[in-house]
Parts: sequence; structure tokens; C-alpha cells
Amino acid sequence: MPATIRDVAREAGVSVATVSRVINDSGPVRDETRRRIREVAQRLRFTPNTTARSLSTRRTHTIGVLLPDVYGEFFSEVMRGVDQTARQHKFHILISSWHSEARELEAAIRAMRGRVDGLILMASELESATLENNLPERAPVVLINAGIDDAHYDTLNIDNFGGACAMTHHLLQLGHRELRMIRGAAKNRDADEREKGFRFALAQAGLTCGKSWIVTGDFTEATGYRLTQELLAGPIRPSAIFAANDSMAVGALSALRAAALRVPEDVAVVGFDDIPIAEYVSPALTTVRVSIARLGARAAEQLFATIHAHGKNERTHEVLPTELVVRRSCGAHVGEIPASAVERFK
Amino acid sequence: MPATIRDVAREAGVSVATVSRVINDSGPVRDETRRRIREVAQRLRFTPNTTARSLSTRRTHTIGVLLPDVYGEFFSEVMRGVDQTARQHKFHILISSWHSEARELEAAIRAMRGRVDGLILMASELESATLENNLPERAPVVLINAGIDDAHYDTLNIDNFGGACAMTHHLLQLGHRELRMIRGAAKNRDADEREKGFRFALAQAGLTCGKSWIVTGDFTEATGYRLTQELLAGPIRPSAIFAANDSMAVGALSALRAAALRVPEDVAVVGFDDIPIAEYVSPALTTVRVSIARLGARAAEQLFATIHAHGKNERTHEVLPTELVVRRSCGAHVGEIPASAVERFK
DNA sequence: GGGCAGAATGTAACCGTTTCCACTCCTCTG
DNA sequence: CAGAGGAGTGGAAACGGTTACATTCTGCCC
Repeated sequence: MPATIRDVAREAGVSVATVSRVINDSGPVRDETRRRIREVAQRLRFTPNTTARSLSTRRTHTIGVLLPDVYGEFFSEVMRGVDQTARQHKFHILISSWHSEARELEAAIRAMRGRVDGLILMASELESATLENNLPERAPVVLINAGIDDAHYDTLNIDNFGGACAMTHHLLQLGHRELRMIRGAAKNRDADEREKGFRFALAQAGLTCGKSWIVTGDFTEATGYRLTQELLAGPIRPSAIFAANDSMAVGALSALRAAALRVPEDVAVVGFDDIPIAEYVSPALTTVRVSIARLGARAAEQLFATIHAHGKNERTHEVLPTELVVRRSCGAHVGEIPASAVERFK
Repeated sequence: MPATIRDVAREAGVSVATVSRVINDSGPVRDETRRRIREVAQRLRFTPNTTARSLSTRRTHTIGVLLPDVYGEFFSEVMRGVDQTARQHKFHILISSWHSEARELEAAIRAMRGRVDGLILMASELESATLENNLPERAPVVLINAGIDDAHYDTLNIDNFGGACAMTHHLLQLGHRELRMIRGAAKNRDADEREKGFRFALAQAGLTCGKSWIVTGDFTEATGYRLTQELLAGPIRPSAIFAANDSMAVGALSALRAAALRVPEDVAVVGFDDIPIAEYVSPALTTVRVSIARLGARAAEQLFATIHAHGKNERTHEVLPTELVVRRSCGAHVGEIPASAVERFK
């Protein structure tokens, strides 16, 4: 049975209030008393019971993170960022993922109630009402890549549109005209925006997006592979394939190799995300860099700002920039394989 | 201010005890009463305060997961498994990672105290005493890939030795004699065991492991790349490079390509882990499959078993088997690129 | 030396549950 | 019909902290 604050108080010959003051460095305590209490606490191996403390203070010192489970590489990177920031603030992380179903998401949100001081929610198919109904009134929430821009919540988005736009523009500049896109999962916000960027850039260049130019995958290597085969089976051979994420691009590379086509000479391939592997595949992948860890870190920072301000601060709506990373797979021949990895989180 | 059990009790004209009985389905309550209480609870949007509940029951319905942060791909896969299992048991997951320093690990363990009912700990450089000192007496703990086999804790390990052994044997059978290994981080248990397997298989074949045959990396693509360059700079060209994980193997492939060497014709390359990308790189990577998600799931299952048995059950020490996955990079030419991804977690 | 401010400390209520125990009705049994 | 036993319920004590408020010390000033 671990020691309680009362044990310490008794042993040190003081009241629990004084012990509490020493533990939390709140209120005045004479040096001598403080020293004695510290000594006793140490001897008794006293650790404040966090549950009791939470009950009393109504703060858990914990944030919740709710992620869709699809994103493999994404997942760990986001968490890396969140974890770093949380550690700085001495907060803990309660994590949960949900699997496609909206009802499951609701359950997950509800389950976090009372356990966390705030929530980071990554959900592209989310409705405002879902949140309202399942959260206690105005709990601090940061939405990552959410489908809604509710003024009540902080939001954080990746500049998917801009990134896709830039990439498409880049391909067009290289002379590619038979562009194809393997977009991400249906109804996924990231996927939608990347497609829009693609279309926009085409339109801007005065090109019409052919009907069969866009096919729908689900962000996995496997669909990248399969859909590339489909694209190759079409009447006109694509000159460039823009996969909506790197995993699918890797699948595409693989399929092209199997079809004995050279990249980038016969077909260019580009991706999105810049996952670590991107610079090591052959040819090194031209892609759009998104600092995923940064995303997690920013989300956490936003959340802590709101938590500390007791929600009295302004809501923010941030869009993280993306960066075009040109390697060999697009045919621009600018990049070379770096001998050392990029520091991925600053 | 959310409704409390007292509000419900008052509104329904019963005592809190009865409400509690209805909520938890404990003890007898007349149907009519139960109905009324349920109705009131719903109307008042009553949700039991988990903190208060925890304080009273001394159970948090939460498990802690402590991971080293190095493993990128690993991380998310382990969590996938843990999450799945935790969900089934209706438990929550408190997550934390520590960064290399043992002291940080201790702090992390202590921080979990009181917040969780049990702990999954992945730590290869862990000492028994560290645990004893920082945990409350005999809390349920499952150690993954721990350096210790303390009889007091459940342990779960990957058959690193067997896997590395099998892979080495495979290479030898293909006729390779100039083998090299890029081992994982120093002092890492996985790395150590894989190296042992490598050495053992060599010895068994009557070969002596040359002094410069083994170089030490840190599990990242970058070191795989750099160390391969080093190996190539040696007096004798390696005939096969065994990277202790797939990420480093990918780095190796990249370095060989840069050196204009063909894989597997000039040099064979094999890895360990079978991360998703492995079958999509070129050439597809021969590797050792480890079901990482399975590892997480098993760990969680063990933990729940112990939690539910209040620690009265037997400690278990399980070793998860590995499987040789032969693709093209070793030169055996057996594999082909599958069109659909393997279902990675069952 | 009395009065007083402020520091140091103590008392006890409170946070929202669970649960032990006591109590009241019933119903059944001998 | 007395008594046992069980179903249904309520009262109140935990659980282990925090904190508002009360009280006691100190030292200082006039």
C-alpha cells in the first residue's frame, strides 16, 4: 500500500495542507518544515495519487489524440511531434484510433471525456454536430485536416491544394502532357484537396483533365501498383503519374518496373508526403514534403495554448506549407541521393 | 457543469447507491426503478466521472505503453496491435516514448504510476532494478524485447536469433561466401541477437566471421547507405549484405545503385522485419518477416490476462516466430511482386 | 507592551464515485 | 404464525488529494 499524503503529514508532524503546499510549491512554508517534509516524503516513497489530484483539481494533465488508423507512416510521425511537445509541457497522451466508422469515432470521443484536458482530432470526415454532441461544452479541441472549419475549434491543415498544384505545375513545365493522378481514398479531405490542386493546375495551363486521368486508390502501395497497371492498359500511355502519396508512388514504380518501363525516361512518377523511404527508392522520388511531425507538434502547441488560456484565447486556423522536393523520378535530374538523412523534425 | 450521480439520484427520487447500481449493473434494482433512472440519466446527459470512479475503485481502465522512439515503422505497427486488443477489452492507452536516456525512461515509468493498471514496456537496455525502483510493487508489466528475463514479469520476444540464423543459412545455401552484416544500434538487444544468429549460422557452416564483416548502424536508411559504401571500399567485394532491418537494407540498395552495382547479380542484399515497402523496392527485398502488430497484440493480451487475474496467474515468456520471405534481392529468384498487399494483421 | 501585519500552519469541506452495512418489505418454510 | 432469507433500497464512509478559511506565530512599530 503506497504512502498517502496523510502518512507523510503524520510522520512529519504537520497537517496535510502543509504537505500539499510543499509538494506543489504553493503557499509559504518555512524552510525547516519544507526540508523535513521532503525528507519524510522521500523516505516513505510518497507519490501523489494522480487520480485523487485530478478529481480535486479537475485537470488531468493529459491530452487525447484521436487518429484514423489508415495512415501508417503518418501515424508515427504525428505522434512523434505530439509527444515531443507534450513532454515539454509535462502532459501525458491518451491515444486512440478509430476504424472508418463514424460511430466508432463518436464512441472514442466520448470515451475520452473526463480523461483528458483537451483533444487533438484527426478526422477528415467529421461533422460539426458530431463534436458538439459528444464533447462536454467547449472542451479544447484542435482539428487536424478536418472537413469542417468550425469557428469554435482550432484547425490545422496541410496545404494539400498548394502542394498538388505546385507539383502538377512542375510536371507541366517539364513538358509532360499526358498526366494521370492516382488519388487517395474517396471522401478523404486530403485526397480531395490534392485532386483539386491537380485539376486547378491543369486548368490554369489551359489543359482539360481527361475523364480517365484520375483513378482512386486508398493510399497503400498495393493500390498504387494495381492502378498503375490499369493506367498502362489505357489507350494512351501516360507520360507522368502523380500519386497522391508516396506509398502509392512506390507501388507505381514497382508496377512500371514490372511492365519493363523506365522511370523517368518512359514514364515519370511523383508522390506526396516525402516519407523517409522516398529518397532511397529507385529512382529517388520527386515528391511534396510535408512535415508531419511538425503537424503534430503544432497541433499540440495550439492545444496547450488553449488549455492554459482556459479557452479564452482566439481560435486559430493554420495551414502548414508544403515544399516541392525534386529528385530523379520526375525526370528533372536535379536531385542526387544524399548520403545522410535529412533531419526530419526540427 | 455536467450532471453528477447526485443530480440523477435527486431527480429520480432515489439514492446515489441505487443509481450507481443501475449504471454498473451491480446489485439488484427493480425494473421500474431502473427504467426511471436510465431515463433521467439520459435526459441529464449524465456521464460518470471517470476520475472519481478511478479513485474509488483503484482501477483506471488504462494501460500504459512505453516505447523507444527510434523505431518509426515499428512504432505504428506495435501500436496497431495494442490498440486493437485494448479496444476489445475496453481499455484506454496512455502512451509515452523515451529518448535514449535511461533516466528519461525512469521518469516515464514513474509518470505512469497511478495512471495505468498495467504497463507494456519496450526497452532493450533495461535493468531489473530500474523497474523495481520505479514501479509500485508488482504492477502488471509485459516486457517486449527486454534485455532481462526477470521471472517477475511477462516477457515477449521476437525470435531474432532464429530469423537471422535462417537468413544467413539461406544466403550460404545460395553460394554466398563473402557475407557482411550491417547490424543495428549498439547495445540494442534485437541488434545483438540478430548478430548472434548471423555468427552462429556462419560458424555452423564452418566459416569464420571476418573482423570487418560486421559494421554497426542505427536502423536508419542513412546508415544503411553510408555503411554499404564503407563495405564496398574494403579490399574484397561483399557477395551479400545482410542488413539488420529493412530500412537499412533500403539504404544499402540505394548505395549499391549509386556505385553502379547490380542487385542481386553483383551483390545480394537482404533485410529484416518485412516492412510494407519491402516488396515494392527494386529488387523486391528478401527479408525476415516479423509480425509486429502481432507482437503488440500479444503483449496487450498478456497484460490483460495478468490484470484480470490480479497478478495471480503464471508469468509467461513467449518468443514470437519469424519467417523467411524470399524475394528477388537475394538472387534466389523465387519471389515475384504480388499484386495485392498482404493482410498484415490478423 | 499592545496592536498589527503577514507568514506559517491547521481544519475541514469538497471533488464524484463505489460499496459496506443496515434497514424495510416480502415471500417462503416448517 | 414466527422466523429465515432474499430482494430492493438508503445512509454514510471511504478513496487521496486541494484549498478556502481560520488560527496561531513572529517580528516590528509606536
